[in-house]
Amino acid sequence: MPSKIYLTTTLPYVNADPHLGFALEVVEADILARYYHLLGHEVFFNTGTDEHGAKIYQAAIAAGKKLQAYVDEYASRFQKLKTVLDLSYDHFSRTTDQKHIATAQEFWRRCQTAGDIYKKNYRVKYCVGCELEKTESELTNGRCSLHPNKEVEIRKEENYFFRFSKYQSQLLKLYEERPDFVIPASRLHEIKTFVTVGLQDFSISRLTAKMPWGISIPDDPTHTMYVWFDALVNYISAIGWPNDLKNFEEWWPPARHLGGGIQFAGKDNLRQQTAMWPAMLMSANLPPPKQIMIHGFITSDGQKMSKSLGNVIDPIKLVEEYGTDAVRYFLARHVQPFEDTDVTLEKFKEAYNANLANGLGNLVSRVMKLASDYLFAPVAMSRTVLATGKDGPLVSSHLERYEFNQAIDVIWQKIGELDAIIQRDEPYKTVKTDLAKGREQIVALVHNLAEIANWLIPFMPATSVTITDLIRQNRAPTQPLFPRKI
RNA sequence: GCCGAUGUAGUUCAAUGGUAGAACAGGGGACUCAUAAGCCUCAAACAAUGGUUCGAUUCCAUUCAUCGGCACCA
Repeated sequence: MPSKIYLTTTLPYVNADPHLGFALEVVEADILARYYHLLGHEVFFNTGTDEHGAKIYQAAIAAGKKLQAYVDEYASRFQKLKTVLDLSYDHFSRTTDQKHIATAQEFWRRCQTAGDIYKKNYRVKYCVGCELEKTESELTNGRCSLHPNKEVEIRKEENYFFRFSKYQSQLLKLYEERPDFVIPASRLHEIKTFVTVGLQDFSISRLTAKMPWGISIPDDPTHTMYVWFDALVNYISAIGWPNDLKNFEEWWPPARHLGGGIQFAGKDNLRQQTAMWPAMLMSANLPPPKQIMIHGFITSDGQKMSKSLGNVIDPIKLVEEYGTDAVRYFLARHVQPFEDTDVTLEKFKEAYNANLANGLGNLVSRVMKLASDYLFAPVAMSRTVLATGKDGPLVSSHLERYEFNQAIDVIWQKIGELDAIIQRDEPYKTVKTDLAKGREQIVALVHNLAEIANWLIPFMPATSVTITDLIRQNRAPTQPLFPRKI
């Protein structure tokens, strides 16, 4: 039965170019969006950019650029991913949009009305050497690592706080009632433990005098909304809250229907996505998300990618060299959905040659060469839903559990089987002794290839179309689909 | 330090209380429709110790190793 499915990624912070980790998240969400769409569901897929906050403010000033111009430029780099990665999202949220700003302020008012926002002195750790505030995790032995000879000062500042602690038992109840609220289960366990231990209210504003780049607090221009509070609200502003409640409730139905959207996020976002945000929604008297998929990180040569280490893999450059579908393929199949995965250019090339050039690409060439040489007319095919054949349901069940790698494994197993069948039946010999029988064998191969093309729709949409077109025109590719890389 | 996880062939993964499966990489072979691709075949692994058991890679404990989280970092 068709229904409405809302998917959203996190909004990446625009203080750097898009990195491979975000490409992973958005491609995973896209695969699922395309999959559900294929099944006949109505899908709304949201992504966007998070454009407020101190780091962006400082980076823009350092670059000598106007704030809005600076974020516009970065936002456009992220928007390019739509073409680069062939994304099917329906909405691109920018947290500097007027609509989003108004929504964040309205959300703040709701929490305030609920009595969950209050002012409190906040103690800031400040390194005089850097002239910057420091977080606990930035300090080593209580001192700034850059200025270990200087004492870290404690400065007090009045901020607004959100009454996170009030929602401890409600959150625990939510986790208890919905064991699939967070995927994978180990992450649910992690957040459950965190919440059980006890929650501290968190600050949700900064002094405008120090940090003017953000959304103003309603009725108090001396404070700016802390980026967290602002950015998370985009998940519901994208689907119409609060101005178009009818639309909103269609995509984010009341709690009795098991909640709203499906959110994708990295493991660094666990707390914000699975505890803080649901608590904020509870405060505003809105249902929690339906499900949150927490993916791992992509490392390179065993380490976090960083510019200083020189091990950054740029998804855009990767696409330039290998093509969109090759990158989508790699992210779907060779990255563990829930754990960290080490990715190097060598591994990428290895997977590309073994599975796309020698595997899928070569299979298309050999089957379609036989077909175009020995068949009079194209083999009829329809772009049926992928839940056909005995393996279709297998692909589906893996996908619905976010096991992208296992879903796509099923397709590659089929590719291997077809290669083996060609070797076994030798249709290229059969046609010379028994043309009718040889043609039958070739028609069967084309049917199987068509099935593979159908399964590829969510993962490699353009490749799927290419194969389908070749079948419909009964011709072999003039250029290899995936040229082998030396 | 606390909490959590992981440790299986060169590499990346899988399964299982009773002869450890696969893929990629590597060796060998027969073929030719195909992108020097494909097919067949060979070699190759349960971190260590102890316990429970008729029997453990699988359960338990300890050790070692690796990784992640530990609050305002978006």
